[in-house]
Amino acid sequence: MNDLKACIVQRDRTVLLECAHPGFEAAREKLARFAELVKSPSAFHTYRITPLSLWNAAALGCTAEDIAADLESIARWGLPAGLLQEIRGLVSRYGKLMLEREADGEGDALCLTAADSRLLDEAIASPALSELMLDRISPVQARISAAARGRLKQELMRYGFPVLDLAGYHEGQALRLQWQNGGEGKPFALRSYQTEAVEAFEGVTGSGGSGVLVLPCGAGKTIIGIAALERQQCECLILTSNTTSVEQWIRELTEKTTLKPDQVGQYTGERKEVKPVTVATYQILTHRRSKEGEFEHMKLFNERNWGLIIYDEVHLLPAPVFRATAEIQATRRLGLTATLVREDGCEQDVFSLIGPKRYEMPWKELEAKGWIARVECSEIRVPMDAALREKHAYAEGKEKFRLAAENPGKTAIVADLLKRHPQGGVLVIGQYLDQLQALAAAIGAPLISGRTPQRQRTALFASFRKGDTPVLVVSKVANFAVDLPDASVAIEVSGSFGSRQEEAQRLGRILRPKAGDNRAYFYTLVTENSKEEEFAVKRQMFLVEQGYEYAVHSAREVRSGT
DNA sequence: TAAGAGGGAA
DNA sequence: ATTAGTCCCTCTTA
Repeated sequence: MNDLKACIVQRDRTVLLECAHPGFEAAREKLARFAELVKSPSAFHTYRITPLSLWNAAALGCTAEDIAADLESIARWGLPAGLLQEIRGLVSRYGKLMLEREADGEGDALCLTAADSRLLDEAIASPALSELMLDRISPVQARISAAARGRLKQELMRYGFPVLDLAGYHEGQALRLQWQNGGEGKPFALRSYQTEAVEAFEGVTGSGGSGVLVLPCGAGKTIIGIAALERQQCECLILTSNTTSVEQWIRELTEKTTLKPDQVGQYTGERKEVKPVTVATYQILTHRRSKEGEFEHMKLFNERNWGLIIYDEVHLLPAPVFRATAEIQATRRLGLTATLVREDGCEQDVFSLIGPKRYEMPWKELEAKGWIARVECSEIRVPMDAALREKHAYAEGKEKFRLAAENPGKTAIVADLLKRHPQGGVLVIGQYLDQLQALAAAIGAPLISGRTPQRQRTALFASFRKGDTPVLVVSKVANFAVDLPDASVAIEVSGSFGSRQEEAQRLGRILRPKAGDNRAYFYTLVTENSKEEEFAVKRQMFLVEQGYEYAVHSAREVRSGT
C-alpha cells in the first residue's frame, strides 16, 4: 500500500482521501489550499474543488500548475481526462477581467478590461449588468462609474468571472499612531505570522489593500487588525459581532497604541460616539424599527473619511452590511475570521465585496509551533437506558433528537471525566437549559446561562480563573462571551444542529497555550444509535478539515478508566 | 441620568 | 431543523 497514493480524484472535482493511508496528513495539507471538505465519514474524507476555492487559492498566488502538481502527487490512479483542463480554465478566470482606474480620466470613472472581446460581449449582454451602464470604449474595454464598482464585481462573480480589482483606494483622513511599548520596558513585537498576515493584506502590487485573513481562535486577530491600522496611519471603522468584543478592541487599541481614549469611540446601543477610530457592532448597523423600516445607522460608513474598515468575524457579516459595503469599494477593507465557511452560503459576496483570502494560517501549524495548545479530541458514545430507548423509539422529529441530546446517562460520564481532571479548569458546555440545570446540580458546579446577571457572571468567571471554582457549566453564552475565561478541558454535552462554527468556537475556548506540556482536552458526548451521531459528524467537519481527529470511545471505556 | 424591564429583530 | 442568547430601542422608575 505504501507505493500507492492517498487520494482518488474524480471527474466531478471531488477528491476522496483515505484516512488510514500513510500519506494522509501530507495530502490533507495540500488539499486544504484549494479544496473544501464536504464529508468526513471514518474511512474516506470527501473534498470538493469548487470554483471559489480555486479563486481563493489563485489570489494567494497558487497557479493552476501548482494545483495540478499537487493533485498528481496525491492521486492514486492518476487524474481523469479533462479535469486538469477544467481546473486551468477555472483558475484562469480570475484575472481575465480587470478593473482599474481610468488611465487619463479626470473624473472617478473606472475601466473594466477583458482578456478577450467575446468575454466582454457576453458579460455585458447578461441582464444583471444592464443597469450598471457599462460604456464600451474599445473591443476589450468598458467604462463604468466608480459608484458601481461593488455591484459590478458581485454580478460578474455570479456570472462566473471574479474581477481582479486594481482600482485602488482613497487614502482617508490621516491619523498618527504607534505601538506603545509593553509594560516591562519591552517593545511590543508582533509574532512572525502576524507580520506575514499584515504584509499579505497590504500586498506587493496594486492588488492588496482589501481581503480576508484567516486565522484560528487565539492567534491574535485583534493585534493583526491594529497592526494593519498602524501601517495605514488613517482613521478607521471597526465592525464586530458583540459589545464585549467592542470593549475588547477599544481596550487593546488604547493600551497597545499611542491612541488616547478620546480618539477611540464606541458606537453601540449604549453610546454613539464617532471618533477617529470607531468600533461598532454589526447589529446596530442592521437595526430597524420595523421590518420595512430604514437602516438608520448605516450612515456610520460615511460619517468620517475612513481610510480603513475592519470587518471582524467576517463569517457573521449580515446581508445588509454587504449591501452597504458594495457602496464603499474605494475604502480599504480588512476581513478577519477563523473560517471562511458561512452557514448561509454568502462566501462569494465575501470574495467580491471584502476581498479574496490573502492569508491563511492552519490550526495545526500554530499548534506545532506552540502558539496554541495541543488538543486531544474524543467523542464518547453514551448508550440509552432501556426506558429512554423505548421512549426514543416512539418519539418523532425534534422530540426524538432532544430526547437523545438530553440523555441522562451523560451525567455519569461527565462525573467520570471530571475525576480524570482534578486540577480543574473544566467547562461543561451544552444547549438545553433543563439538561444543564440537572447536570450542574448533579456534579455540584455553578451554571451560567443567559439569565445569569452580568455581575454574577463576572464573579464566577473570576473565581474560575483563580481556580476556586474548578468546573463551570455554561449554556450557549459560551458561544458569545468574549470574557469567558480560558480553560484546559471542555466537555460538550449537547450542541445545535451540525453547526461547524459552534464546534470551532467551543474548541477555541481551550486553545490558549498551557503551562507545562501545553495540552488540552475536548470531549463530546453523543448518544449512541441516535440522530446525534449524524449531527456530531457534521459539527466536527470544520475541525477535521483543520486536521483534528476525534478518537471515538465507548461509555464503558470511560467508566472503567481506560 | 442611570438602571432595569419588556418587546422586536435577525 | 430547534433552542437560547444577544443587541437595540422605548418606556418606566427613582
